Amino acid sequence: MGRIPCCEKENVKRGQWTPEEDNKLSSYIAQHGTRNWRLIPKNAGLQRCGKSCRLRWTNYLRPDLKHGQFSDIEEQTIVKLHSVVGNRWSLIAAQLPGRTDNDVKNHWNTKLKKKLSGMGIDPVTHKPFSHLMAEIATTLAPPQVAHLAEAALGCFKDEMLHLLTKKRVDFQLQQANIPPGTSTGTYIHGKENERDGTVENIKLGLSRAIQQPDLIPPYKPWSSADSAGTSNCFPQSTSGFQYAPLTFGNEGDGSSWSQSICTGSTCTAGEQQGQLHEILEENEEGLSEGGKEIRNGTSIFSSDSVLWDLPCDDLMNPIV
DNA sequence: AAGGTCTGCAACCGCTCAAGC
DNA sequence: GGCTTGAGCGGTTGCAGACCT
Repeated sequence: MGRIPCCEKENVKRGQWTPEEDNKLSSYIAQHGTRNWRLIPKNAGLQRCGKSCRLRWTNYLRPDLKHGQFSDIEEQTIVKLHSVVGNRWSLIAAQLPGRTDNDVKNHWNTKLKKKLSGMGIDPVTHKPFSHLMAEIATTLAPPQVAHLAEAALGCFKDEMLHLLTKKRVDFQLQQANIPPGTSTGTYIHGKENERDGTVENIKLGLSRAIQQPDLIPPYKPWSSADSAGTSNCFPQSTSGFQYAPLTFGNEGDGSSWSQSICTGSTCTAGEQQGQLHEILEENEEGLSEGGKEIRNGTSIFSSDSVLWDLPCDDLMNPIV
């Protein structure tokens, strides 16, 4: 037994909105407001589903919407909030004035996920891939560990190749005895023969990381102690395979990206994050009883809490 | 220049939840 | 308490333009 459709499927136009339709909807809402979306298309003279009208209005036509590129600050905010609340786009969008959940979701899926992957960070857990590998490795018996690098390569192949073929990489320069760090700005472009070598280097690096987890330094990717954006949270391989210092945005300028993105349970502000997770989990319990409170973004953060280095005072919609 | 592939965004779909009856 | 309806959410799809070969 499914729900009845929100509108007649016949006689309802779908697809891109025309400027004429936009005008009709905007002028109708300007006069009558947004009460009863089911009646709006009929009264506004539109052959559209009410739901479609609502989406068009909320995602595009609303006068308070901001169109165009996301700023560095906005991107930071998205990443930080995503690492706490996950794919709760409406909650994240509530902190970004003029941005919709759809905007945030699209930006995450098209840009930010790739940026994080390119930095060697798993966009789901917000931990470095190498860190995840080491965590998994410590839970496996030795015979299983032997196969982990191969499996990991399968899982993260795309991210690794993206990282190694499009972003700067030091290991080739190191093989040529050029000290790391002097290679800033050098990019290695993907060519098949280079990729083959890259894959082998990935395997080797992962294997070593897994077999010698103690080689992995305590993960403090963007701690204030080395906020110059040159921290290296990846395994120090003895094979010559080494990740370049990771920065993006304004390369190496100590931009907000390189300074303050804090990910995973081992971040320097992990305690605060843990508190936030606890608060979130408590509220998750309440969600089953309390309905949409969380979805509406009203109760996750305490007013005094700091979202890592993002003070709650900076949140556009402080969540009490 | 042409065809293929990739990317980013707008729109749609199906689901859940709350309110009203 | 159960059903219907409206609204909101996150995931997915489709398409146009950009880019690549």
